[in-house]
Parts: sequence; C-alpha cells; structure tokens
Amino acid sequence: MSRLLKQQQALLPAPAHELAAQMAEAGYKVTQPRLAVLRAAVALDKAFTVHELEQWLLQRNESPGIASIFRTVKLLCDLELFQRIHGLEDCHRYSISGGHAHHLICVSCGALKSFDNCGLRDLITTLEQQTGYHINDHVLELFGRCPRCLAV
Amino acid sequence: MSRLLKQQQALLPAPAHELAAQMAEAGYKVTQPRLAVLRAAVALDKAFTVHELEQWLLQRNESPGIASIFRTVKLLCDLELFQRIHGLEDCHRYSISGGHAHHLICVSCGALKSFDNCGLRDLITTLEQQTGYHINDHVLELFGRCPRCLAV
DNA sequence: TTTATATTGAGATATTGTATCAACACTACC
DNA sequence: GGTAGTGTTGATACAATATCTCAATATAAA
Ligand SMILES: [Zn+2]
Ligand SMILES: [Zn+2]
Ligand SMILES: [Zn+2]
Ligand SMILES: [Zn+2]
Repeated sequence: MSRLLKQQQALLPAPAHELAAQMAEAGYKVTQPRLAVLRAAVALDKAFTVHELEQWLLQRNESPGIASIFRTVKLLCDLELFQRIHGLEDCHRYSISGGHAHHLICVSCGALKSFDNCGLRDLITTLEQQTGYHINDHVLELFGRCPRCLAV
Repeated sequence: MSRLLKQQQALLPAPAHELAAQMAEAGYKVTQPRLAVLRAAVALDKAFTVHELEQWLLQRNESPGIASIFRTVKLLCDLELFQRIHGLEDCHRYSISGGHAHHLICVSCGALKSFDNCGLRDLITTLEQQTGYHINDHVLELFGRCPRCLAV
C-alpha cells in the first residue's frame, strides 16, 4: 500500500456559519431561506435530497418555498460548497463538500465520509497512454455499509 | 506503475445480435421494438441518451413508442447489458457495457472507452480500515477529450 | 384453435428540477 | 426621508426524464 493511501484523511463537513461566510464572501446575501437550507443540510448530517431538506424544514415550520430550496442547493453546488452525489440507484442526493471530494456512502442509512485523495493518477496515466485521450476530470463514489448499520 | 495497470484492456462493445441473444437467454422476447433499440445503440457508438435513440430511429421511420424505448433501456440495464453513465453535467446517458465496467468519455463528442480494471482495491482497503465501513460497490467515470477532438 | 402470457403504444402521472414574474427587501444616492 | 437599482423570494408554469395504467396486440403453449 502506498504512502499516499496511508495518509488518506477524512474531510470534515463545514459548519453552517462557515458556509454562510463563504456565501457572503462570494457576494451573495445570507438570507433566512438560505440559512435555513444550510441549517437543514448540516443537521441531516448525511447525503440528503432536496425533499429531505424540505421535510426537515417543514417540521420546524420554517420552510422557504420549494423553488428557493432548489435555488439555494444549486447556488451552493455552483460555489462548490455542496456537491451532487452519484448513487447506485439515483443521482438526486447532495452532500456538504467541496470541489474534488469523493464520498463513501452507507447504502443503508446514507451516512457519508468525504475524502479527496483518490489515488487514481496511475490509472489515469495508463489510460491516457493506451487511448490517446487527455483526461482531466473524474467521478468516484464508493458504497457500502457504515459501522452502525453493520452492527445492527 | 503496477503490472495490473499495465494489463489494462479496453472492453469492446457487444454487437447487436449478441445482445439480442442474451436477452433471449434471460427469457425475454427479441421483438422488433427491442431490436430497434439495440440497433440504434450500437449504431450511435457512444454514450447515448434515450432522446438520441428516439431521434436515430425516427429518422429511419421505425421508432417504437417512447415508453417502449425507456422500457427497453431499463430492461437492458437490469440485464447488465447497458449501463447508466454518471456524467459531469447530467446522468441521463447510457452505454453498451456490462456490470462492473467503467468509462472514459470524451466531453466534446461523447466517444467512449470501457474498461473494468479500475485498480481501486488498495484505496478500498485503506478506507475500510480507516472508517470501519464495509465497501462493496463503486462508481468510477473518467472524462476528457478523445484523440479526434484533441486534433481539431 | 384456444388459452395464457408477454409486449406494445398512448396517455396519464410522477419526480426533479428550471423559468417567469410580480412582490418584497435592501442599498446607494439625491 | 424619498427614489432608483439590484438581489431575493414564492407561486406558478413549464421542462426533461422516466414510470404507470390499461386496452389492444403479438406470441407461445396447450
Ligand atoms: Zn449506515
Ligand atoms: Zn450520476
Ligand atoms: Zn471526442
Ligand atoms: Zn471498478
């Protein structure tokens, strides 16, 4: 096993106030609807759908309009504060994690670990030599069961 | 670079008659609408959308109903003869390729190479040890530009 | 031929979003 | 304080992808 892989570090999700600060820094207003979406995403603490954000907020009688929830998720994805998760069944989940992060996702409960050291450089080099393609991006997501779900 | 990676082999797409044979073997009838979808997918020779299948067939005045195209694509995905491609922009493209295949896709023209030796075992082992997760599946797609598009 | 099953096609429906637009909020300037 | 310009919201319409329903049809089996 390479030294690179040994150094694999989990990326911790950013707290809501830090995400809000980055929105402000990018020139967007930190409004109540946007803050509400951030709070919901942080509280859910897993790979979430827009519907799950809406439900979490509705239960607390503070849901913005569904259009604003979609808009906020899209804005946060564009700002690379959220990221779409490519799942085995569907691709309609999001996580709090930046640009190049990859994820390890529990298919049972949605629990999620992020990491950014994917160790794909050798594979990419080999494929570039074999195919003549120039490779400049990739999607990698891992799926399994988390310790909690394994224990049940 | 490991010996495993040096042995990386491109997977060739199956021809239409072989796909039809596998449908029959699985107990499904090889009907005209299903054959038409297979012909369209083989002819397109890239990562294709359902809409592109429909257009290809409409131009030849032989399009089955759109519902049957969707049904056939889904059936072929379930039979692991087609596979959904997780793209950078959207996840509504499919390819002719079986269960564990990964893809190298040209973002410019959709040209596609399949391979199945992803070399992720070390990464998976490391992550399992670090997180306690049990990992049993993954999505990996690579994106770039093909030699033809690089030459333009 | 008769019967049972599989498949199709049209249209309704579902899901996941995006576009439009009037109302509102905030800011800067007068 | 008023006024104009900008950004944001929420309701609704719309779009894209995909599935469901169900009567009609094709196929296979008896
Ligand atoms: Zn779990
Ligand atoms: Zn995807
Ligand atoms: Zn190309
Ligand atoms: Zn793999």
